[in-house]
Amino acid sequence: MRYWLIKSEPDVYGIDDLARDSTTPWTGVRNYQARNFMRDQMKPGDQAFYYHSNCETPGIVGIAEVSRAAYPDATQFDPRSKYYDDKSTTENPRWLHVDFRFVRKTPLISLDELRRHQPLAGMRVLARGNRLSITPVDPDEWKYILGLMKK
DNA sequence: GCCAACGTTGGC
DNA sequence: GCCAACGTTGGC
Repeated sequence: MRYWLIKSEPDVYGIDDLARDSTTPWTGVRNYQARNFMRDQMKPGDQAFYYHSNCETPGIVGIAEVSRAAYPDATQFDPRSKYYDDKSTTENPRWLHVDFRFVRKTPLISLDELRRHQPLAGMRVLARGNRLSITPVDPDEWKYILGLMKK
């Protein structure tokens, strides 16, 4: 089982939206690295920190888990979708995604706070200029952050 | 709203 | 296959 961090803008689809919907298809990912993580590594049961980006206080706000392994993203075939990709075909779909299930909300662990902890210094999401919307989290980092949430 | 950092595109 | 131009991300 693996651990992840997934970013989402609360104005677009935040943790409360996931809590309301219970599960959601993680569509619209148009970055090859992020797609490859979903396609090649994510398995049902994998756990993910839910991270709010592009907002007043960016940071981790909850936990989700993979509820379905990767399958083709329907939005790439819809000409009216902003995620439409005219180079993708149903025979050979370019974009895949998993489904996520809501697990729970957590106390906010802000980006600022994450940066303050030496054991988390290697986290991909903290790397300078990082823009990847899906990044792996080490088990040790996962445990450490869970510990921060209990304080 | 600014802008640095980064990924992608496309001309050559 | 290089790389300049462009578009997007996301913290601030």
